[in-house]
Amino acid sequence: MQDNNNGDIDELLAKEGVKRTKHRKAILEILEQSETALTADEIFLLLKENNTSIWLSTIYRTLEMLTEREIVRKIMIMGEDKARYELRHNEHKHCFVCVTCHKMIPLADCPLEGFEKELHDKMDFDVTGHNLEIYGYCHDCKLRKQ
Amino acid sequence: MQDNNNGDIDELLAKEGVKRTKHRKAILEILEQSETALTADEIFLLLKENNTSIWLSTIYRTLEMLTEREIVRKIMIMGEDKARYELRHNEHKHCFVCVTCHKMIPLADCPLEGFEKELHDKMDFDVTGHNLEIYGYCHDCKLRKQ
DNA sequence: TTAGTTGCAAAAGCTTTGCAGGAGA
DNA sequence: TCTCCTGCAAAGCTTTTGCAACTAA
Repeated sequence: MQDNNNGDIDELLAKEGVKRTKHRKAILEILEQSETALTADEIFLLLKENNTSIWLSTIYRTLEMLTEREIVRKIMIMGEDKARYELRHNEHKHCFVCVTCHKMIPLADCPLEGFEKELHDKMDFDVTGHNLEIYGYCHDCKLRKQ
Repeated sequence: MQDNNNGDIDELLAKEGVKRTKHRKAILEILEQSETALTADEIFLLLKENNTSIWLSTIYRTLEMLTEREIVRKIMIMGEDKARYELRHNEHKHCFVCVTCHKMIPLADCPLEGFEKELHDKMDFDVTGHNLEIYGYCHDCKLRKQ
């Protein structure tokens, strides 16, 4: 854990005008360090590993607050029955989900910028975002399948 | 209801080797007639209006069966806590969802064909599908907002 | 006849809510 | 101090499951 992150997180919470509690910092740190979007339960287990005592309801309330403030993005993955949450970093990302092993692989580009502009011009929609998730067989599962 | 649809639905179920029950036909007809993806509950209410007596569990079981056979697509919409189902017609479609009035507007094109081919070539993924949903303010809500 | 479906009830699992006590500003 | 958060318990909702009765083939 770098002081850097802690500082950023403190600033972020202060800027939002909410209290800087240890739970909120812990949740944001977990999200900061994660490569992929996490479920509330996964965050719960990771915090437990860190010997942080917390309740799921607190995690849900925190994630809801962060989602409303657009600090976190809530997504749903094909075939899963629970929500995942990820930090809305500066960079905009999507992922590939393997239908067999459920691995989530981050993708480099977002192919939608031009398309959104087109929608704005042609349909007069004020686009604020999108959900995109590509699924199929990853390299490994593709080999195993054959 | 055209005989046409009934015939198609009968053929479809026969081809899949499942029993052609009145409930399955009714659910497929509802989906056929719907412009947008429906929740299990919405299907339930529509069937009730048609004086069809059915249980939600039957609807879920039918939708699951149809999803597995790739006749139906299961999607999740931003900010909703339940699944929606739509017929996988010949044409592949996406929709725009208004964050204010929750109207779902079908879009003409899918901007992802080239991107998926690229993923296949560069990352060696065997892409089988994707979820895409664009959200923002629709024309009407955009005016109201200003 | 018999295998596949459905009615019905109950449970499962994720998420939300209420309230009192506790911690940040 | 006072407002905002969290612990804890319980409920809410969608979805799944089990089993007996039923029905299409």
